[in-house]
Parts: sequence; structure tokens; C-alpha cells
Amino acid sequence: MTTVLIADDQPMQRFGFRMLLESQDDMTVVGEAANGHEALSLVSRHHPDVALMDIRMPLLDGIEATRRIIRAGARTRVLIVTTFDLDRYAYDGLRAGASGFLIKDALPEELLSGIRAVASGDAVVAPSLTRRLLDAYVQHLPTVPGGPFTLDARIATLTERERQILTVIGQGWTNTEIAERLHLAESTVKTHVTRILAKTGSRDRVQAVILAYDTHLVTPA
Amino acid sequence: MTTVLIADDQPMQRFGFRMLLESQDDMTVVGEAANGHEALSLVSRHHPDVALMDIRMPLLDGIEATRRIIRAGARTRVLIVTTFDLDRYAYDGLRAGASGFLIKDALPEELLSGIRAVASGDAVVAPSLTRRLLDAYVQHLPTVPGGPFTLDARIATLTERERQILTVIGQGWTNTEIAERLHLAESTVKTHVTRILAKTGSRDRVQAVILAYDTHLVTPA
DNA sequence: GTGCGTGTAGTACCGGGGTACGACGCGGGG
DNA sequence: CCCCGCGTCGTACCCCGGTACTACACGCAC
Repeated sequence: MTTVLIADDQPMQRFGFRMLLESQDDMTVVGEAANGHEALSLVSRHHPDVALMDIRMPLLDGIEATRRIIRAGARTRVLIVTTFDLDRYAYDGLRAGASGFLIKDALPEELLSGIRAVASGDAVVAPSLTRRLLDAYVQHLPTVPGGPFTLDARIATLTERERQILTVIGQGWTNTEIAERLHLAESTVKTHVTRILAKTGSRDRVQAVILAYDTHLVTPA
Repeated sequence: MTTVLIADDQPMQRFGFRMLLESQDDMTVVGEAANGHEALSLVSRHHPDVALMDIRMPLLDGIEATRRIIRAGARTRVLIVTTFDLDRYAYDGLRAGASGFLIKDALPEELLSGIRAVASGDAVVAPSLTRRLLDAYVQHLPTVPGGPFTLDARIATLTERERQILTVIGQGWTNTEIAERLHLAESTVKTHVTRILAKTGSRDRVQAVILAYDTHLVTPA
């Protein structure tokens, strides 16, 4: 019997996971956590085989929670599941010691097989992430001038986080919304935005949106 | 027995909904759709009492699907459920004929009671949206008489002048620049902008820029 | 160790964007 | 003829976006 902990700040998401897992006769959900701190205490109390870990959570995010779980030497293996498929997340998550990384729009069967794989000691990465993960890995090798991974010069200097923020700006999100949905302070969002504008030479977020479209960071519907 | 159709492009999300609904002995899921077109055909085939409709779906989004369901005179009532709580979504969705609008991070019980309310002819709106929705409603009273609201149709209601202004907004011009280069008073520009936003259902000029790109009024460099 | 890049957060400030009004001239269709 | 859509302009007002700092924790590199 595989014991599983669910860590996600969205109640409905947890519900969906729980129902899926409980429908399998080789799995049991031993707890639900709405943030990283809860996840830590529940892991130390129940020692689940697998922790389904969302990244975006208040108080303590899934990456940091994963890092602490692994560092504590717990037997629990962490399977990160999130809606965001950004490079940095995958990279940091796996580097923090996670055994796998899946995207929420995976099929239920894929999720189940991923959990079983992780529980048995294997690692899993969502197919859609494998490509980028390799690219990110290559990026850390000595760079070749004019290589195949060069981006548009204007957004090339952006960090992953900044690129992410620029993307959602391109979706029309306000600073307040970005703060809420990414669990940040608005002041932090503003800091990011200011740096993005400086790096890209944009005057305001409108021009940043235009840049996002021109560089295909976001694409027209 | 309340029959329900689930329309969402994320398999896991559909699974969560289905499990939640099937656990209730007064509800049955009669179908699952992964995009707007599937939703339309399944509605015409099964005539469900309620359609749980996600907004962001490929091929045909939830808003347009809702509009066509209602226009076809189907008895099915549409309950829009999405992760995003943007004003214009709620506004467009309800105006398209939806009976309700909930956010995905609602508690399962809230979702269930929402479905029952909609099935019985009532309308529901997520508490966090009610306030803004009322404001938006009052604000739009004197304007557009519920015309079709596809992407292109949104800018179709614009006058030549307004379309011109929207175009240069899409180029990143500020109100001051527009006034100078078009030999207008800034107050005039502001008036135009306000009308453009009202007609297109945009919250601010950023969303207007996005709309300009999506409708190919302006094209990426 | 020291330094740097990154991400986080805060305060204070200002200017532009957007709203809510009201107003006026013009041209075309009832 | 008169009304209405359209384009124009104005004032007053509020809030968000953006700037300019400072600050701290962390991981990594030298």
C-alpha cells in the first residue's frame, strides 16, 4: 500500500487528487496540506511514501518544502505537480531533491503511473518538460556564441522569474493579480516589473506586452 | 436527477469534477468535453440540465460556446467555472447567457450548491465577483445592446476613429503621444480610450493591446 | 571567506491612466 | 425639422503603475 500526502493550496485540486488516489486499491491518502509548513509537519508525522507537491503555496512554497524534506533525510519521495511548466521550476524542483515533475493537465492514468514509479524509486518527468530540461542543462555548459539557444536580444537578459512575470503581463494581469496568483507581495511584483522594463528598454507595461508578442513569448489567441 | 456536462480542457480537472458530482446521488455526469465544439455537440445530444464550462479551451472558448448554446434555445443552463476571476470574463460570460460564474478554488460544497442552484433556475456568482460585477453592469448600461461578442465582433462595434486609436495604442503610444501626433486634446483621447475599453470589454489599455493583437488589428513585428 | 546575482519585501512619492460628468458642433436619417 | 451618433474638449477625481531608494536571505563562484 502506497501512502500519499497531498500538498496544494486549492481545495478543489486536493479533492480531485484525493478522489483519484482513493479509487485505487493500492493507494491511501494520509493527509492534505494547504501550504508548505503543513506539508512538512504532516510528512514528519506520517512519513508517507510519496508527497504530491504543488509549487505555488502560501507561507512556504513547494520547492522549499521539498528541499527541507529531502535535507531532513525523510524517506518520503516528492513528486511535484503544478500548472506551470516553466524551466526554472522544473530545474529547481529536481535540484531540491524531488523525484519527479508532472504538469496538472496530465491524464489521471499518467499521474497514477507517475506516483507508482516514484514510490518504487524511479524518477519521472513530464514529456513536455523533458525537452526544456535538457535545454536548461545545456545552458549551464560553456556557452557557444550564436548557439541554437539564443533568444531575442531584448529578453535574453531576463531571468526565468522575470520572463515568467513578463508572460503573465502579456496575458493582461495587473500587478495585484500577479501578486495574488503567484503568492507574492505587490511590492515584489513591482520590483520585477521595473527591472523587466529597464532590461527590455520598455517605457511601460504596454510596450512590454508588445515586446512579449513580438518575441513570441506570448502568442495571439 | 440533475444531468451535468463537464467542459474543460484539463483531464485532471474533469476527473475532479466528475468524482465530486458522481459522489452525489442526485447528480449524473452525462458527458465530458475538452473544447467548445465538443461541448456544443454533447449539449445538443444529451440536453443536460447544467453545463460546467471552463473558459480557456482550445478551438472554441467557453464564452463563445455558452453564447451558442443559449442562442440555440437549449434548456441547458451554463455554469462557468474558471481559475481566473477577471472582470471581463465574468461580464462576457454572464452576458453570453450563463447562469452563474464560480472560481475553481471554491470549496467542493460551494460548487455543488452552485450547480443545484443553477439547475433549479437560480443564478450564482462567486462572492468575490459580485461586487465588481454590479459595478461593471451599471457602467455598461448606456452602451452596447448585447450584440455578438466574438473576438472580431468586439472591435466591429468600434467607429473608424476608435479603431484608429486602438491601433496606435497597440503600437505602445501613450495618451499624450496620441494627442500630439493626431492633433487632439488629451481629454479627447481619454474619451476615446474609455469608449474603446467599454465597447471591447477591456479593463485597461493593456488588455486592449492584447485584443488588438488577437484580432490582428496590429501584428507582431 | 567575500562578493555577486537573484528573489523577496518595504516605504515614499509622483505622474499618467481611467472614470464620471457635462458640453458643443456637425451631419445624416427618421 | 429634429434627433442621434460621432467626434471634439473640458474639469475634477481616484487609483494603479512605475521610480527610487533600502534591505535581507540564499546559493553560487571565486
